[in-house]
Amino acid sequence: MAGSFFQSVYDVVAAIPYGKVVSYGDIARAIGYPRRARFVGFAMRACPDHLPWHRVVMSDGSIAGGEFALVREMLLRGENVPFLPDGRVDMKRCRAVIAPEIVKS
DNA sequence: GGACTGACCAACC
DNA sequence: AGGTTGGCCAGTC
Repeated sequence: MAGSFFQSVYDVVAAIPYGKVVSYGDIARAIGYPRRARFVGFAMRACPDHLPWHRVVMSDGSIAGGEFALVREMLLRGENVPFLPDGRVDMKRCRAVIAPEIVKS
């Protein structure tokens, strides 16, 4: 279903487990679009639903979203997500593995 | 209806 | 090792 690129993104984001995070590029690649990382963020900016968009960070662990970045960091800390002294998310330990069944063609 | 923009990422210099 | 550019597509003006 969901023939839209956005829909696939929402589906994956909504499936991110508690205490885990994924990067924009990871989602894009997981759904079969290696270069569409920009639109993954674009979909988040639209803030369509009550998705755990705070679990979506950059590939290096940095949090994007401008002013909302601080809010997202707090939410992640509230989910026991380990942070690095640099103020970035420790993706080394929190990188969620996206299952193929989550991505419904 | 056309053009610009945009929560990014990876490659290239 | 760090900075800049290209690329991609949907939404907004």
